[in-house]
Amino acid sequence: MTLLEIEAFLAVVKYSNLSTAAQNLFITQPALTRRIQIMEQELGYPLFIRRKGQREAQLTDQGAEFYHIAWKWQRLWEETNSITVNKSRESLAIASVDTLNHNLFTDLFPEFIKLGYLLRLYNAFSEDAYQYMERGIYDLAFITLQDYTQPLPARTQIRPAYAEAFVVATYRELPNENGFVTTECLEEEKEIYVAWNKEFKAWHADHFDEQISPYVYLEHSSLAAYLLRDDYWTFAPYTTGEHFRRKGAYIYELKEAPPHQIIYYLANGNKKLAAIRRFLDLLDKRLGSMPEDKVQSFLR
Amino acid sequence: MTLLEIEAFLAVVKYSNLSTAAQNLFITQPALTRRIQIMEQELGYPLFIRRKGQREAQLTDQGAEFYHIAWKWQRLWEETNSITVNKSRESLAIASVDTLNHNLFTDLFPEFIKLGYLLRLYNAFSEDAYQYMERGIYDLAFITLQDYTQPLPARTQIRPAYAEAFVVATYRELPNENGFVTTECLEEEKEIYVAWNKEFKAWHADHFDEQISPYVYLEHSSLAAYLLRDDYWTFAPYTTGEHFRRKGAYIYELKEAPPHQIIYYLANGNKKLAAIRRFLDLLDKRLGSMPEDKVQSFLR
DNA sequence: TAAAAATACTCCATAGGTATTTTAT
DNA sequence: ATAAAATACCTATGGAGTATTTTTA
Repeated sequence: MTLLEIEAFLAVVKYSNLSTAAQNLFITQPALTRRIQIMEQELGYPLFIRRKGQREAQLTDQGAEFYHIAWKWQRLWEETNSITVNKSRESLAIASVDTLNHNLFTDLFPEFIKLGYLLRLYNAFSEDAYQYMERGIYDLAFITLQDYTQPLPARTQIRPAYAEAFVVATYRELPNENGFVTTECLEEEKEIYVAWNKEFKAWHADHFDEQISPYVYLEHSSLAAYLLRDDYWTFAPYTTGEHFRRKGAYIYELKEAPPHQIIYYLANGNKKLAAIRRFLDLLDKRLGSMPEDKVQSFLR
Repeated sequence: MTLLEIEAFLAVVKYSNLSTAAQNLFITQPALTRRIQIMEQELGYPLFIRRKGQREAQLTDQGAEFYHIAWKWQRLWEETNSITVNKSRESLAIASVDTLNHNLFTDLFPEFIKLGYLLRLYNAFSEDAYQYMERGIYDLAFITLQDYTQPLPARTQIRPAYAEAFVVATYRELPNENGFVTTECLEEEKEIYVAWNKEFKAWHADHFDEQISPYVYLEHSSLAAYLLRDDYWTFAPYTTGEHFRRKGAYIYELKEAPPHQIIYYLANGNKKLAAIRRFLDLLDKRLGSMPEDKVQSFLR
């Protein structure tokens, strides 16, 4: 399937007629006939009902289905041509555990631009990040450690980036003492449970009744922001909690809190060293501006 | 961009090496080199950093961006190959105003299958339906008339299909008398306003205070189902209301109700006459089983 | 009889193969 | 010295053009 073929197909649909479609494509009628014939061969089904002498070419059922696909091809072409990475700036492709971490990184965007770099942010789950790093698709990735062990990559290095405390986030005010709540006043049926990492999972199993199930169980945190409303509540790492707070949520601390979450970073030892160092320095500075009991940076 | 090129690119990413990638693609190394060179020419930017003698080909920034596009190409290819319209059954492609009407039509699915036909349902807004009908992408379309006038199509015929009353739908019980409510007990700030058709819009302007704005204003009804919850309420045509009722909503009638909504259908006069007639007969039968004061069919 | 699609045939551009060269490790 | 990418050159195929035929409205 080529762009020329897709355009040919759409033109024939538009004019219901090979000859006029050919004129508008600036090719001859026999050439268009062949293009369509070849497409039909490749696809394995007829696209148009047409015959010598017949005034109008009619879409077949399969052709009508293919019409919707043809539009997708055109849109993908446009997207393909829209890639023009700014060549004047060196760019850094960063993958993070999930959408929520992006809040922290997008804050660094303007400062990073000032240094003459470009930031490209992607989503990737921890389990995918390794091989993507190895293949050079990302320059830097931020991950958490999950249950399953992963084969250690050849060139990619893994190092701790920062640790952060867990807080409780909800849009309803809770009975609290100087911002502290106890696990007793957290209704388990109203919890948005996110499996943040293996330590969190173990802590949660210890401190909550496993008989009562949470409102929803999420393997990844990306949906939590959409589900958190009314009197539902969730545990969230401090930086994520700050994001909820900006949108009007209440943030509480716990006396007997879950163990801090450690975020690790993956970097390729011999690519874009300067840019990676500069980004990590910026991140370190930003983390340093946060309360010490909530966030500790390991990046210095 | 061809499938061969996309596969070539992904293989080189995978093996970080043209020679081994070429082996796995069952082509020679010079052939692969040329493929990549041509891709780079077409795209206008380099995909890999590679040189004579260098052991590993490295993705460029643009190449890393293109990687994500390449996956989309592959998925689209899979989708393209998955089209295999059942050739043993004649199929009917039906477009309806919006997702909600599909509830009515999907009910007819099993019966239509029994008659030996296949149903393909699409979404299309009234304004698009005409030209799609003309081009044979749909065999039948159900629309409402909106404000704007549309050029009358050459071969496509437009006829009234059925009329249906409006009801009030909400997930909270309202003070009512035998299922009837008055406009006074409908809080306007809690309305999910849908611009169903021009008559509805005029009626709504007459019966509600234009100073108070509804909770949300929708040009099309597709989102109404997601927004309707808690103590929000909406006007909905009877068949749509029935759908809400099945999901636990309360349905009320109005003494001074909006004018019935008329659904029209578009059909091409000389294509699939028998199948269209059979579908309309089934629809007519189904509409006939509904309360006469709520739904009138014009299909007999 | 007019107009539309298919067919026949020719030509050239392009993609792939083999053999060879160049270069980094 | 080895292995990897690029280059040179040849060949075959496929896509486009012109001229012509067939068929329907």
